Amino acid sequence: MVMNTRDKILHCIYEDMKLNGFQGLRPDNAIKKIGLSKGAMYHYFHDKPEIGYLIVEEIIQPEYLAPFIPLLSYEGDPIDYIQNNILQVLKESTDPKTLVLGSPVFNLVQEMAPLDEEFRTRLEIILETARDILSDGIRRGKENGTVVPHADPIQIACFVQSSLAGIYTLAKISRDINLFISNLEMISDVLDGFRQKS
Amino acid sequence: MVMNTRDKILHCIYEDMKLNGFQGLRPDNAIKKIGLSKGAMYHYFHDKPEIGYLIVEEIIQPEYLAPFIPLLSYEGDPIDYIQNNILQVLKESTDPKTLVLGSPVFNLVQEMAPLDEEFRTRLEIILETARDILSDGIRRGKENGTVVPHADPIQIACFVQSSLAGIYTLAKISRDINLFISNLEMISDVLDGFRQKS
DNA sequence: GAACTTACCGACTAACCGGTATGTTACCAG
DNA sequence: CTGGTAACATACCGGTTAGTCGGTAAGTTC
Repeated sequence: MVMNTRDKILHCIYEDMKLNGFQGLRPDNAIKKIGLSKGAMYHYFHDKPEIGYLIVEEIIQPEYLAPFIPLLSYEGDPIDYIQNNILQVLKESTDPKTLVLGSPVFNLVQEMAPLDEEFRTRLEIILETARDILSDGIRRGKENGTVVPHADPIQIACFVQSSLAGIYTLAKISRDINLFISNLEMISDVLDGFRQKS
Repeated sequence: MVMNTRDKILHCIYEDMKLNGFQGLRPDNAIKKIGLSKGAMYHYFHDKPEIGYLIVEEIIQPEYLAPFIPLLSYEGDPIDYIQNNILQVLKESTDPKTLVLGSPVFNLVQEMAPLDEEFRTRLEIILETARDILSDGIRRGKENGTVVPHADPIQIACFVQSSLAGIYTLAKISRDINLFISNLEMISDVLDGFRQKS
């Protein structure tokens, strides 16, 4: 991937942010790693918060939403999709190292939502979008008969999202990948309960 | 509650920590509010990390574990206990203001677990204890016939804890108390699925 | 090739923060 | 009354950090 200097700086600082959070992030220190100086950074960006907002919009948002997007046009059983393309993928792609770092979205929510309204609204949009995609998927599942009629799409969407958030939190502390997997399976089991028996 | 200066300092800094996290905490600034100075603080404590560890041990741990302890000697249906004495109490005691601040335990986990091993182990003990109490309760529920035999106590305990963690994370961003309540009810519903029909 | 712009460097500054050193006061023991 | 100590206050220090600013080299335009 060829990248201009601006985007290189953004991605480089994003990497630092994944490790240290936003407040712990030292932009100057981070961009040294790609052979650029503070001057370059302040040439492209106004200040530190602006960099944070842009990272959320340009990097974190598309990255987080990517696995949800295909559900928008998915015709089959939404529970299948969630289990196979979200939970299962998460399970397979997660190694102990990324586990302790958690999810960039939820980390930022945790750190910045109460402190900075600009961060909060941007992160809220991301999570709201994901929830909308999930609940809309469940709703269509009810329509095409793959999901039981009494299922509440919004509640299920919230459940999935909140469970994922919780799993990341616990993974940070227990560092036990089995606990992580067991929790993912529990979500899967709960979702099975909303399948329409044919 | 009458308190000596040492404990006053600890509680005062704890309040600041709830707002700003540990890294964002400014001890000097915090204790000004109770009319004490930096000198007093360093008279009672060695450094900032030590204060953090002591807050975890002396304030956060008992506060977080309090609702779980009675389950240790609870003879009835553990699912009843969890629903009525943990989830329900949480639901009733939570106002929008405390909602955005989240749970002190999970906040600290999120912020400090990857950065400071001393914090991590102390927080791990707290969450492990709560999980043990929960899973032991479920196990006894299986024994006395209130919980279905196929229930996995540890998995259910993890599920409850991780769900609670997730709920707090989402509450931080959506600030919608209804989403919080709906999520609590979802946990309740899932737990209902493990009741032994009599 | 002159005028101008873009991209970047790196020294510097002002503020802040954790921690220390040096008091000062109040009380208590002998 | 005196020496000692616990309980603080306050001035200060060293390091760090976000952000500024003057400069420069390499294009770009006309």
